Amino acid sequence: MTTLTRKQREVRDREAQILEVARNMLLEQGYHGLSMDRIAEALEYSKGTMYQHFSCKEEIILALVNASLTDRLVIFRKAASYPSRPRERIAAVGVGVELFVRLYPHHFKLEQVLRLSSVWEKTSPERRQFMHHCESQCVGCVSGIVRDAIAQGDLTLPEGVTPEQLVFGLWSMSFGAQTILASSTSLVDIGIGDPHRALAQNQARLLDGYGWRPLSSEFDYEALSERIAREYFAKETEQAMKLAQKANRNSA
Amino acid sequence: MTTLTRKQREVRDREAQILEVARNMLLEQGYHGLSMDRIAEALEYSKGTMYQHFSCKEEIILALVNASLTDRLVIFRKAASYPSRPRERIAAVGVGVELFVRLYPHHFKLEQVLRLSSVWEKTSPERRQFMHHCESQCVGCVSGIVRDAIAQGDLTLPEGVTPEQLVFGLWSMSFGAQTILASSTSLVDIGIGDPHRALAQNQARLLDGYGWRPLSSEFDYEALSERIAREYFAKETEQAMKLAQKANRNSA
DNA sequence: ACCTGAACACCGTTCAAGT
DNA sequence: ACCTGAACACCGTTCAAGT
Repeated sequence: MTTLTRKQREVRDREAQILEVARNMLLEQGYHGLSMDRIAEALEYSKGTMYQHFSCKEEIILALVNASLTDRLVIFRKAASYPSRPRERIAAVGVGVELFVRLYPHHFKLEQVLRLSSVWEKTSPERRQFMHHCESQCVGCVSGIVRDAIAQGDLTLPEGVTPEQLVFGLWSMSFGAQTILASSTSLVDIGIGDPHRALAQNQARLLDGYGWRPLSSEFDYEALSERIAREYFAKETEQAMKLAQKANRNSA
Repeated sequence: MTTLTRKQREVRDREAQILEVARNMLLEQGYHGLSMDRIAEALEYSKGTMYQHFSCKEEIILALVNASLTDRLVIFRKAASYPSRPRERIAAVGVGVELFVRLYPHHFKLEQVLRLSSVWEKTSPERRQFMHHCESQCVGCVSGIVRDAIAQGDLTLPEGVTPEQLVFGLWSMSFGAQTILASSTSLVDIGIGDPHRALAQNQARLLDGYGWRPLSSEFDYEALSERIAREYFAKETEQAMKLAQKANRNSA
């Protein structure tokens, strides 16, 4: 009979179960702690059954990344729709990224693993394509804002510079900062007390460097970002707060 | 007697042999291709002997990172000593980083692996400290240039912004761009034809955003960077060219 | 048709036995 | 004192045998 109830559980989406267990394992024990053996054990499935859902371990990792990227795209689209001047919409994207990082603390760890060539090369073209789709949609969101700014006269790009290059600048800075932040090297040592704030300010200075108006000297983007988080992303901010409280309780 | 000649080889620094084999394995076959078994086999040592030099696999990775970071520090120091105005010295650091990436193509792959928490946590405090020393020296090189710029009046940082925060901006953008570049996701897809050039321009715009003079609109930093590579870093540039030719021959 | 778990080929790491 | 390789506990993956 215990077999029966277990079978009933199995019927309900097993794939989601596998992904959830895998996500928690990665979050709590890192890449080395994530193993097919232990996922199967935790879910009381045989190892063989895992391979009916995912052809290899790396596919699970990519599936998890795709799941969070899908949610990230929703956030990006909402941010890009913030009804204001283009540079304020970019600030909204920045707020969105920070919320995403706080809501999906496992995502950057997963992306680090996925970017190892030996992991990436084992993934299937189908899932890779889905990931590229999400990524190019996110880039498209932001480059769309850049184009709007140009159309409205807030920004004039120098000859030879494409909107995508500017997006690459924002992306690489954000990605680099988040990766440095997620990995163990302490930033406090070298004198960065509030890395999120430092990132936001550096991003703003990059846009200033391209002459995107209103410049950060003409407008208080820090206050705007706080307002966007509190009002426009109220639901997401509240969720992030709850998650932080739970994490605090666990560590205490 | 064959045993004797092998022993003679063993006497000469075995540690360096292990590191060289490991570096090539990682470069050619990725993280999954790097194993204690295969290093021992390639060098005709027993597995046990490996553990007299390195207490675990992760220590080899960190030792490799420390070796390339040591060389990177030499490049940073040379770049920071470029006899010119501070912003031109920053450009020299940019050239240095690009040369480093080309001369040590394995470094960013290694750093990606090392930043996985499950890898980092297994490393020894001694080697970690060495790595932190190299990193903070590199940061110190660049923040020293920032301070010189402030002292000479080329740059005025806004209140509450430290030189380290600016360095963090350059660092995160560079690190993010290199990591995105080193991993498989194609940048060409999203319209970045020459990522190194895009990075250099974005870095320049970040400095422009902080008002660091001469601005990129007032000075041709691209031409300067080419000259620095050709003249100031002549030896390193030549080495990088040779390496690129060898890589081309291997792939052809 | 689906699930199982033994089996295989590999890992990293240890350590008793050799020299 | 140093080196060896068998042994151990774990991997990811496969597949013949069951239901």
